[in-house]
Amino acid sequence: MTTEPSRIPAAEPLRVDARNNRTRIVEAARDLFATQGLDVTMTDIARHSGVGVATLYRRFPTKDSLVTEAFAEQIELCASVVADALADPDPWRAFHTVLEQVCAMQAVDRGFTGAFTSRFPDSATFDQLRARAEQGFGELADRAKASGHLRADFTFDDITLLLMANGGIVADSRRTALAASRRLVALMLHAFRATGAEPLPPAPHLGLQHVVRPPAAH
Amino acid sequence: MTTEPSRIPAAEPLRVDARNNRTRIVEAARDLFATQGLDVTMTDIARHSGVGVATLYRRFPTKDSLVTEAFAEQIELCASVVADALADPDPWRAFHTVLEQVCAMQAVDRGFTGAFTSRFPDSATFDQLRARAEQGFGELADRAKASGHLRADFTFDDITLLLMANGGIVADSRRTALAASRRLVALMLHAFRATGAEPLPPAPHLGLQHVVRPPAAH
DNA sequence: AAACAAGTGGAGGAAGCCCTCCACTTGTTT
DNA sequence: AAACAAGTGGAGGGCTTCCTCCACTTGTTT
Repeated sequence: MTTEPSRIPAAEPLRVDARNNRTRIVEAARDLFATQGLDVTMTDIARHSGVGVATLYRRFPTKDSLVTEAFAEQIELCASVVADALADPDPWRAFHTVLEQVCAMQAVDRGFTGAFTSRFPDSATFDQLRARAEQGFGELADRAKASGHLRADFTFDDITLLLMANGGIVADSRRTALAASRRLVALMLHAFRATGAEPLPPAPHLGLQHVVRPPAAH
Repeated sequence: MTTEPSRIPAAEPLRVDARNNRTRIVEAARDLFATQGLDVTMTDIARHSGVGVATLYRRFPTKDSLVTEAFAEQIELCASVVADALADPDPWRAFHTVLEQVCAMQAVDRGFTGAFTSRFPDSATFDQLRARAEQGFGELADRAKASGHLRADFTFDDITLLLMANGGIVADSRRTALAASRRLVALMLHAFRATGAEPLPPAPHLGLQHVVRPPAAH
């Protein structure tokens, strides 16, 4: 019976200075995670937000919780990209648009992959949104296949494969990383098309949880 | 004027027990690097070789030097794969065989990418072999393009792109990782072929030094 | 404006990493 | 077999990381 319209955070009123600090912390975290990856130290984030570490820890009791909060927007954006695509009447356009957009997000944000693959025991929302995205990907692939645009031997794991591969792209400038990612996606989509395709080696049995870079998080 | 037939290591005679320990260390290191990546601790490597850390450090004054030694075989194998391909009269077969083999090596060994991208200030051999491999890749690509099998808008950076992408593949079993890598390479090679190719987005200007996973090494 | 809960910063604890030191053991040489 | 250099193991130094503690400050309430 909270008065809050959506979201969960409400909880406690929070003093105005505290609220400002919290905002600055999340902004700094997003910035640093995006440009340097999830390995930035808590001290660094604190310094960039102009607060002490204690303040940071008072608001986010663990680094994971900060990561979760920092990427909440991103995963919602992700989910909406999938939702939009599901509303698109053109199956092939929907399919390639989703992959292009998600891969672009991944390429531009160095923390993206790590954030989405590390475990977040506290955040059910996260897992839930991810599961829905996964389901949406499958649906889009099925439609594209049914429409004859996507090769018949395409499997869901090929999406995982592309996301893993795209996660391997790192460059020192965001622009370069994005360009590289775009080219990779274009090449892969070309290969995914149902043109006179020679047979592929059997699809590996993966699952979305494999989109993981072990040393990245934590 | 050493009596040693090839290699460099000779240097000091080394007592037999020490020689055995050294061998065991390198074997353990190779094993652990391959299965767990470059992040395994020196203590771990020492324990797995049945020696104390001091022994390890006496033989390899720094972790980097151990990595270098552990991957010496691999880079030579790499170089010979390139050399073999350069001797192949069929340009397309040479081209795809090289990429398949190198990517397979990378997929099977979790430390591979990190080892080849971190700096090894002491080992000129390493950089030299890498440079030669780079040159060989370029030559093979040129030949494949000249023969009309490789699309005209292919650039050297596309090789880098594939290696980065392939480096993103991680799975908990070696078999799975290899299967995934094989499929990725097959898809990419399909896209590289000179069949009625629609234009690609412009190639990113990379360079082989970008095949890097920042948090991996050291 | 007084009073108090809420908020704050920085020192430092616990753990993990690479690497060093040194008293002890062991292979090798004469 | 005696003597000695070479080799060894494990404690711990220095650093970095995440996170906690507590004396102090500040916004808010009556």
